Amino acid sequence: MNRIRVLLADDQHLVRGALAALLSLEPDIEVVAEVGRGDEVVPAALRTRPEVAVLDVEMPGLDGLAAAAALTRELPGCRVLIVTTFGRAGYLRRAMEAGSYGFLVKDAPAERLADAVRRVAAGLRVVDPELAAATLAAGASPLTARERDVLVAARDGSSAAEIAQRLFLSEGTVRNYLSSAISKTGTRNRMEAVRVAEENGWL
Amino acid sequence: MNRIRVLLADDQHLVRGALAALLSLEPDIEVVAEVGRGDEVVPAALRTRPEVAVLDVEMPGLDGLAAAAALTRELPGCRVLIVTTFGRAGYLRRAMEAGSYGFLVKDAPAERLADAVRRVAAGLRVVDPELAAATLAAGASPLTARERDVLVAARDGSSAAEIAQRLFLSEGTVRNYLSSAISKTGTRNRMEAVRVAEENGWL
DNA sequence: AACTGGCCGTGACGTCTGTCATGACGGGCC
DNA sequence: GGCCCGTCATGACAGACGTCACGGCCAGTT
Repeated sequence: MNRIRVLLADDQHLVRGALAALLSLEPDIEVVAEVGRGDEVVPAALRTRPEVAVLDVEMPGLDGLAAAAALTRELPGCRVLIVTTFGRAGYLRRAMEAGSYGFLVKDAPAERLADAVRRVAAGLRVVDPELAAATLAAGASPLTARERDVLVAARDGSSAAEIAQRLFLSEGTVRNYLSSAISKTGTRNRMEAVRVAEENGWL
Repeated sequence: MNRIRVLLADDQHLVRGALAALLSLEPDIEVVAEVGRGDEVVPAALRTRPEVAVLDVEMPGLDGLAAAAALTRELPGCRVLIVTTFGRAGYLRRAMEAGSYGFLVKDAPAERLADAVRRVAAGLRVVDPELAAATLAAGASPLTARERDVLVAARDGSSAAEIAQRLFLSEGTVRNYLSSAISKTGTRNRMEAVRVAEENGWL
């Protein structure tokens, strides 16, 4: 019986190695590649031809969701399992839109990882049911593209004037977008709006 | 030869299990306890008598640094190795003040973990030299206790009035503390001040 | 005893923020 | 063709924010 070939992507070297050790304990699983950046996923996959790619969301270069989209486009035979620290509703949504087969939160029991890999390899979907419910409840992002841009630019504490300069907008326009983002997130200032939007994976 | 007894604490179950798998690959290391909360560290250690405790910083109940302090007080024979996602200067400082023997960042190479455990077990100190330099450069927190409190309260986007109410202060006093925290962090508003203080581990 | 530094407060000042009304332009939709 | 919606802008306003000067209180130095 052939072992399941797995590619592993996580920016934290220690965690990546540990996950590899965990998966390698399983007799029917083989880790054929390990990468630490999102933009290394596709090249490594083309080289090693894994059946399953286990991707973290937070990675330098390219995030795991974008890497998932690129991978399913370039190598449709390889199925994606997203593994992430944050059970954010928007992440799951984007992961599914990117053609992923599974979505696992990092505080799931350790035994579940190998299980998830097997199911994904078999073409089954793996999703934490609780998280799926939260995603449906949260719905899609209510923000427009520009409102999102402005919130992203506001994340580091920039003033409206600085954001305006960076996005080539007038200061008043920036304030307008911030205002509508604040009302859509049901918050009372930009700081809360950024926090809520981040927690929902809207940024 | 006796194997090194290790206690493992990390709130992310999957990561914890993976680290356990990684350490268990070493013939001279034995994981005798796994916990997911900071306040479970001491009880588990008293039960299982490990020689080394590998603690994550971010944990519910009690953070890893506080757990380290409690552990070295209750069970001085057990040495602490802090393992964390964030290489923040203030973390290292607090870890050392709590009596830890080692400090490892999670994107260190996987091989280094077992090595660090062995060194710590032998009574040697293990610190990323680059991080140590950054800590010395950054120095101790310039914030007073109250400035810190106010910044913590401001983290979620609360207004000055709300912070004042929560901390039983006048609104003007809150603005004064925020102002001095802003000037000490070299920033230009509370949002940047919170960000900088967080990055340096001052909160 | 004088000094320093943290804590807490007040009042005043100018600037930044958040909101609202209003308008122009373009693209999609029935 | 109208209609809605997203984009971009302006002007005005109240309220929040950040700064400064100033005071009183207490604990610990020197």
